[in-house]
Amino acid sequence: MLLLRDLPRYECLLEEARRFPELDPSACEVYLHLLRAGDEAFRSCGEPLEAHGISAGRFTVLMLLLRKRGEADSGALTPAELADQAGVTRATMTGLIDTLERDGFVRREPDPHDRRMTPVTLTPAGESLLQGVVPAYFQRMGLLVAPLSEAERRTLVTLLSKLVRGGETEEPSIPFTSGASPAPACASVPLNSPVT
Amino acid sequence: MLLLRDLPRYECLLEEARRFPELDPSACEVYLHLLRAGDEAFRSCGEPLEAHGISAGRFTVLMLLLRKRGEADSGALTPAELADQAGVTRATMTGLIDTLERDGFVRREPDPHDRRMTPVTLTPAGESLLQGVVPAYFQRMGLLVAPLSEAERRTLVTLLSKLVRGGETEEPSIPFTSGASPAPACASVPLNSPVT
DNA sequence: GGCTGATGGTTAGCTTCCTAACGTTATCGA
DNA sequence: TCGATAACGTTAGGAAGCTAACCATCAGCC
Repeated sequence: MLLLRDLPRYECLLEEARRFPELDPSACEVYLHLLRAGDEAFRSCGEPLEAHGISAGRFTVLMLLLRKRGEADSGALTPAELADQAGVTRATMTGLIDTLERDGFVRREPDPHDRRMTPVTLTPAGESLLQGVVPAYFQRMGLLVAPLSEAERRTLVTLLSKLVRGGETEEPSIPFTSGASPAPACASVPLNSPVT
Repeated sequence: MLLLRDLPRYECLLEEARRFPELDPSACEVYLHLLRAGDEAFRSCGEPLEAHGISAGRFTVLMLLLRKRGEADSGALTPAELADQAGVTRATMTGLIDTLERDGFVRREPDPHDRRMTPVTLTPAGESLLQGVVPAYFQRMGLLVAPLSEAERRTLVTLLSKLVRGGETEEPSIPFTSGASPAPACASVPLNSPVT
């Protein structure tokens, strides 16, 4: 991901707008701030991971397997499931699993019932790696958001949701209302990934 | 950049928090929404670029050169200047310029005064490429931010700035106040880049 | 004037993502 | 039952980042 080092000031945007009539200065300012903040957040929370010699992609895989272990007996996920939940292609997941298996953090064992599949499980080494990394990861996340009050956090989440939904006018999201959860399938463990 | 397909619900975060005491649910929710929105924005605005067969990195270089042309006679920037302003390393910039020159969008011509340098300029082909791409790019940007009112945009920018500044408590930023601009060196043309 | 150091650009090698194509295995319909 | 279809995982090749190392050139200091 590449990002301009310094964000343009509003006055500069106005100046550019004269040259490009399609440019909406306030939209552009939102866009640039969004990208910068996303990049900053991703980079910041990625640091503790890098310090332990693990990339964001590998961390995602390990976390998904850890969560699965808490749910099911086998604790296994197929590469296709992992790719789908992590948001990468199956080809990319093959590469991630390759290196994780080489380093001893996960294990592939063929499925006896369907020989097309090769479920993946977390090894003790992988689990102990997570034990060491996860606290620092979440602490960094808390530090990042620390400047915002709870009310500001709610506002920010609402605005970001509105942006992503693209004005579809669905349910107003009402996050942070713990009562009366519809409790459908929960998406997942908090993971990462960059703007980029 | 890889991102979980579906963001976790707040209730799920609370559940995860029980397993990881370091997890601050509201911080985590902000983090995930931020990454998702940044990714969405980058991807969305990148589409018009890809449609014209140009990547975000190359677009950045061309825009920087276009802006320079509007400022100085030569309209040239050195690879080091380009790398600095685009936020990539000089090695990466070498690769970008290589392909852009191969495709005829920029030209390298040695500096007669300092033979270490090889300033880069935009060719007519590069300029006409931009003519075709830029309107769609800015239109998409406007569409992305369309769901937000002007007041909401101000709020969002303020909150994102607060996050990035890390609570340094500098000037409250007051964007969108067009009067009395300090008018220092303007940063640049709006460009892109992902969370990633 | 000739080292020393700083600067500019490139190269080489690595990572992580992608798409496209492939071989294997399961499933389902005629 | 057997051929078509679909799904799983992998491989091959390419794009765009990065760091580290490398020469060429300039500037400054004895």
